[in-house]
Amino acid sequence: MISPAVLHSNFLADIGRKDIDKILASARVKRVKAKQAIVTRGEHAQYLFILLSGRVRYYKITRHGDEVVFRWLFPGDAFGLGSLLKRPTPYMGTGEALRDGEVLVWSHTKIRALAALHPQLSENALKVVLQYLRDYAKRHIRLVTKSAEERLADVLLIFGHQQGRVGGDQVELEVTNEQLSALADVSIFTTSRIMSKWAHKGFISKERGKVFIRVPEALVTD
Amino acid sequence: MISPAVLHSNFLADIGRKDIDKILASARVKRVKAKQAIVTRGEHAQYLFILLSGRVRYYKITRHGDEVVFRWLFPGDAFGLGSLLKRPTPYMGTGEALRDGEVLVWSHTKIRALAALHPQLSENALKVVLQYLRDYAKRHIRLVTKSAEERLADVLLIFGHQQGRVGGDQVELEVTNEQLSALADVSIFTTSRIMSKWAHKGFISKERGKVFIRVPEALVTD
DNA sequence: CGATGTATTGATGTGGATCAAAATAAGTGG
DNA sequence: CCACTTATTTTGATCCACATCAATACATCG
Repeated sequence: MISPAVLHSNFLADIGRKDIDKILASARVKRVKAKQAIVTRGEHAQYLFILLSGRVRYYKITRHGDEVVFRWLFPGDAFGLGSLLKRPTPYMGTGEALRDGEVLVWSHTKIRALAALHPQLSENALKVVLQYLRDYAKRHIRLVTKSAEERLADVLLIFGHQQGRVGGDQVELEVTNEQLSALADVSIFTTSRIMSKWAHKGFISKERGKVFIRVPEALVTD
Repeated sequence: MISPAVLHSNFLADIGRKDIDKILASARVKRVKAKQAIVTRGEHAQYLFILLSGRVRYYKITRHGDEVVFRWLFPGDAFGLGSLLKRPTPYMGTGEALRDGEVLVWSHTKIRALAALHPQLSENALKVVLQYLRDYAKRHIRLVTKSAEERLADVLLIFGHQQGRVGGDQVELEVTNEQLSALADVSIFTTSRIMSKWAHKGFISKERGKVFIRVPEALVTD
């Protein structure tokens, strides 16, 4: 049984079903538990991953103890792409599971062999990294041109687009204020205040560890 | 006569001299004049480039008129890598020559054919984009964890490392305060004040459009 | 029911942006 | 070579968005 998430993975785009099956056959499925580190910053990139289920937070702790979150990964997202290189680069951050889940794993050797066999994989790797780069450029622009409130709104909408479950006319996000604040580069205090304001206005509603977006339009800033 | 810059290009790393010659043979050399846009944001990525000489500023203007600089490119740097994809992505920014210079140009079709012939090119493309991504992650960390002064110091040192000509015991950078301020995400006013302070302390000296780093160690913050 | 993670709310402080103005330097064309 | 425009830099005064600090409340859970 193949998870639907993996079939829509960018890393496996434009590859025939038969080839996908072969590629998946040489992967190992690994269960990961919440809070477990899947890859660790600096370590030699020995494996390539596709997230099957769960959520991964990719982050780094600076020498001064500040934690900076690069991005969240959702089912279908590939990471550890440096492992595709002949001489793998070190992982640029630590990838930690936010909840129990599963990843597909290929060793450096295996994924290299597969890429040689299916050039589309190399092409997809480039496409994925370019997308990550674009995402980062957008985040940078957001950071230097938008206010804390606007950034938070953007993050909520992006997040909803990536993982939101639509129920009725609303989107439910499983995320804490603290996690949102890290993605928007806003302090948890300012985040709390803004979220409260929005809840009061009826744009969102909140539970501990959850946000329901009720009026997405109200969060569009641009 | 082959420019030495191109031989050290990351995009051509680990390729034999003979193959490099063939690859270069199918490129076109294009002269670009200062202030000329080589690629324009949003346009279909039809060409891949390697900068031979000169300097390129890769930036975007937001809908509110703010200019955000993604990065500067130096001789040997490749850009327009989205053109390697079967269905090219649009250029994510505008690349503008900062002075007269030259670029190597390959069309989408040609570079795809070359990549098929020399898989190392695809590998290098991935490596280069991964490096750009790492650079962006670093910049992000700098932005959210360091002060304006520290960011400015970092940018000076990085810049010096990338393009500085060493003369005597000092490094000469051809860059205006305004350009530095854009790379460090600091206002031009704060930049001016900090530079003045450093000049006063003897860490650097200044001319219009130039910076001489005299005591690099004094700028190391970490 | 302590313990631990999450959220709220007020008070306080400040880094650095923004605004305003002018000085300096470098072209440019007559 | 001068008058004039245009780019770069400087310097002071002002302001505020947001971080930081401090305290409390609430929820969850073993």
